[in-house]
Amino acid sequence: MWTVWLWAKAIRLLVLTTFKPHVTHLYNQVSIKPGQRLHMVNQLYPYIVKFTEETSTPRSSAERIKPTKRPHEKSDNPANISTSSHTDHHAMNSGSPPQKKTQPPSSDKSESAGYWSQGLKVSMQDPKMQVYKDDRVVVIKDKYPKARYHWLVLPWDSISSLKVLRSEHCDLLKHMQHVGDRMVQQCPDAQKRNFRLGYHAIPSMSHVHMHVISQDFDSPCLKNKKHWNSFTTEYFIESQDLIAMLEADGKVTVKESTNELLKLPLRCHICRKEQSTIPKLKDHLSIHRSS
DNA sequence: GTTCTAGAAC
DNA sequence: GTTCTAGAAC
Repeated sequence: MWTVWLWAKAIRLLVLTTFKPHVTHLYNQVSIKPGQRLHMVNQLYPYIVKFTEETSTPRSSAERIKPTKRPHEKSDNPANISTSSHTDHHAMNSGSPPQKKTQPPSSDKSESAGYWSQGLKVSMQDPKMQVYKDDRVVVIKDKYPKARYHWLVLPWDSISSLKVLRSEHCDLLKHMQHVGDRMVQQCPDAQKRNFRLGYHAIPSMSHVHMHVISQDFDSPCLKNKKHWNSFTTEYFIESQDLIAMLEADGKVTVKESTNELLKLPLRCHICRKEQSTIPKLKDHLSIHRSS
């Protein structure tokens, strides 16, 4: 027997206006047996659907419901119960804007924290996301491109991070770079556009991935200092440098101060002129594009 | 990785 | 008043 929890904003409104605002009422519970189908027919509101397998000793309501709160929501106000819907950041079509999707929230906090960081593993397996694949690697469009052209090259092999890379991975990394170069070559305006191929020193997303990114940085998804500095400081490790490091040392080492690079002042990657804000930086970049 | 928003900066 | 960022939550 499986238990399904449905959570919708509509229910919250009903609860807050009709009942005592107790979190238990935020959920509709449906029990289904193996083989039964669950049809979601109300598409008016974002739902969170949670599946739990029933055990012989069902947990109490208090145990199974753990309300979460957003930074702006005060825990001492019973009306401030989270209604945020979850977004699957990476399981999507590469060409269309992100859409709200249902996502099973975990009952375990440590498990749910970082769920998003596994998004690439989902995206790389999605045929709609794949723009190239062979027996060793797959290429997908970055879901939130930071430039006109921004692809990710990922190995099929599960390699969690740069930390686990060893000399034996060099061939694979060279192949990833080769595939990245081919992506650039097939780009219609590759001639007039600079590209860089490389890795974030401390990536947020799990599963090693190489960025192939045009250097125009002309994208609405580039929004903050962290975005900018992750591609324009030493936080971005060129593919060839990474391979050279691996061949020389047998492993990849990242300085302890690397995270500080993300806090550096905004500096144009072309003329090195410092800019005070992201909007001013973007205006400045447009000058380079037109010249 | 993104979203959201309080509060800093202007 | 508006713009923009930093940091927490996810």
